[in-house]
Amino acid sequence: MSDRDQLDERKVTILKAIIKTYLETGEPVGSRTISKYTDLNLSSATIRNEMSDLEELGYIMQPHTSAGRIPSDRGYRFYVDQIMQEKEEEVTEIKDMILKRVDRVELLLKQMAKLLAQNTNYAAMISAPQFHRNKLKFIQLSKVDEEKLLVVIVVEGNIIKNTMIPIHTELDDEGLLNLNILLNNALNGLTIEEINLEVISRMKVQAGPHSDVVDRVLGEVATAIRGDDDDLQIYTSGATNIFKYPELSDGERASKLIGTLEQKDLLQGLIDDVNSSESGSGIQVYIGDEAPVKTMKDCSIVTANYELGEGLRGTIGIIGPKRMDYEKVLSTLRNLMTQLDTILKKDER
Amino acid sequence: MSDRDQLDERKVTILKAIIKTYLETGEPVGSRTISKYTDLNLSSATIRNEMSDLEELGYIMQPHTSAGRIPSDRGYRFYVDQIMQEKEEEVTEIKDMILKRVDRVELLLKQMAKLLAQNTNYAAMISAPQFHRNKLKFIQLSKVDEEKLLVVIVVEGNIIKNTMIPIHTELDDEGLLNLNILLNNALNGLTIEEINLEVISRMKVQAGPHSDVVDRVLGEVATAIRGDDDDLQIYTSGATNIFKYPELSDGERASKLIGTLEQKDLLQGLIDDVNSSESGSGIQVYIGDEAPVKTMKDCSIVTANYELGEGLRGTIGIIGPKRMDYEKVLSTLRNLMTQLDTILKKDER
DNA sequence: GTTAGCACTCAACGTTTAGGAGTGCTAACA
DNA sequence: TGTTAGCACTCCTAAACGTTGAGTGCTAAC
Repeated sequence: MSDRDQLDERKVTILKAIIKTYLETGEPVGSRTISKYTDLNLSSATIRNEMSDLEELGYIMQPHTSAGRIPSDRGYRFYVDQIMQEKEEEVTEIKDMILKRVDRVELLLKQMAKLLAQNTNYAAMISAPQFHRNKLKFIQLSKVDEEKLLVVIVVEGNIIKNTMIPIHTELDDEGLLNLNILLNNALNGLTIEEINLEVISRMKVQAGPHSDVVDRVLGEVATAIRGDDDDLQIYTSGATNIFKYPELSDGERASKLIGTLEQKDLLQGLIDDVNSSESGSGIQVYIGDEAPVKTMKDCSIVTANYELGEGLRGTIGIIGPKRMDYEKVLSTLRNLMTQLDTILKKDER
Repeated sequence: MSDRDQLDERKVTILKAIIKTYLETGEPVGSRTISKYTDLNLSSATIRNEMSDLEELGYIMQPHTSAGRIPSDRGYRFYVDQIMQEKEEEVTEIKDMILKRVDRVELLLKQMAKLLAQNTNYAAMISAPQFHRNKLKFIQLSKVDEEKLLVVIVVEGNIIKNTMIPIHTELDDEGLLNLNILLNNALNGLTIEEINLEVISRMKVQAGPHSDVVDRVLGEVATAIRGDDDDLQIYTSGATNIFKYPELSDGERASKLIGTLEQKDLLQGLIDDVNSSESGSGIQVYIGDEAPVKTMKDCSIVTANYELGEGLRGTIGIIGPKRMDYEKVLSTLRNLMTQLDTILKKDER
């Protein structure tokens, strides 16, 4: 039975009014308030009856007898799915930011997180792109000193990774040059899946005595791309914004929440979940217990996936109280995504 | 007039007892407690007289009449300077961490911050090394595609910086090779100060048509070294530890503190101060108002400078309540520094 | 179906009360 | 002269109490 079946138009109006006022004030909403706030011209008594029904149906609840009503998780869900309509929310400044430095992704991400946190007054998180089906663009080996080789790996979207690997066998400049050419010829333009055993063994044969270097480099390419070197690239900003919302800012809760934001590995679960359940528009809303992170059960989380290049995906998330301004957050995120999209499309070649 | 002149031995004993108990309990210390805690065999009344004196001298104070005494900033200062003696505090795990990956500094730093926070139960911060008098080790230009040049700059201590610069003039592989040789010949082994106008103009002449590239590269070298691309590399950890100390964990204070930890640019002031006032042992203690960051006036901060290579310095800081366990923190830091030192010395060549 | 009316509930807040920890001071003591 | 016992006093804390007001549920009348 769908929500619409349970609720007649009047109930929807009232529910809407309750949620809207609660979003604004953060205080339980009473029947008298609704009676005045709506243009239904109903007495508070009638509203009370309706509210009683709505409570029975699970859309609203009372913090205690003789208090007004507040939305339940289900109420919020209904609001987000059925009632709400997005505003037009512009995120300016983004264009400047991006145009300035497409070449330093992690800086861009940090700034974007900050911007989002400031714009929304909630906490923001953003994960660095995970490059699954992503093409290798360029590899460069350089001899830094007699014993160390610098490996620079550039992936589509201009993500750069460096690592040092030790040199075991003799390696002169010419050999290095050949190795560079070999690696680039063999690997450039390939996705991680396309670097299969065939490609690898062919390379090793060609590399001759330096096949161990090839091995190491491939290892680095793999870890670099899988990104599983316990360096979870997740940036957060505006954690302290949660202090603006009394329902989250008592010691216990605040500590746990901020702790979660700090300890990025917990956020990874969230990101994985987003990626696995992949909704149509790419924007997803988690309300209360719906969130895959238990410490955030008193929060709502809005996530969006962004895409830098082909298969180069990351996740943005806004974390705030359940009574967050969903309209604003959703449209801010949507705006950000389209801006990102158009700008990055232009930048592609 | 020095502290020692003002305080006879008995006063010192009492002051010491007061501070020690307060550090442990966090509660104002009464005269009776001291009378029992010390082996002075004095009645509480006598202690009271002494305490009254100590208060007049500014070493302790009362939160309100008819409460026990708590140390004043001056009292803490006296404790840190004169009374305290460091424990032996081992930070294990560090060796493993460092040996594993000297090549990825920022990861190392993040982990070190985390380790410190966990070991001490306070908040930890750590700034990436600022490379002033530091030698350039290696430069590599590579053509990523037709319009972009990848610049990789390696500095002593294996700090790696990448940037992309656009290509304006025609540049074939041979030209690129020559440019690479030119840059490395001219710049390798030089400190930032040594790259003066003479060096620069000589290079430009040799670079001929590609002097614009040289220009850009030098610019990148400069910003990379100065590190003033608004990417302040300061890592923090354990911010939520402050919730363990009631005197810091009320909404207002906690919010400001965590905000400061999050907004790294405020911490920069602290680091600058540390570097400018450079104490002998390299470890410094800021108590309350002494801290150059106003938002931390209710805290104490213990900082230490670490050194990776020649002139490659960074700062570590522990932020906690004024009643922090100075002995533990100081010795933990000192232990960390010596460990770092010996391990890195070994790694040097 | 709607509404006025009324008794009832309960969090929030201010006041009061009692208790206790700790002080400062005085006077006596060694 | 330094030390100590004794005592009145202060002030925080926590519990107990009363008051207020917002809001409800229910009933009866429209």
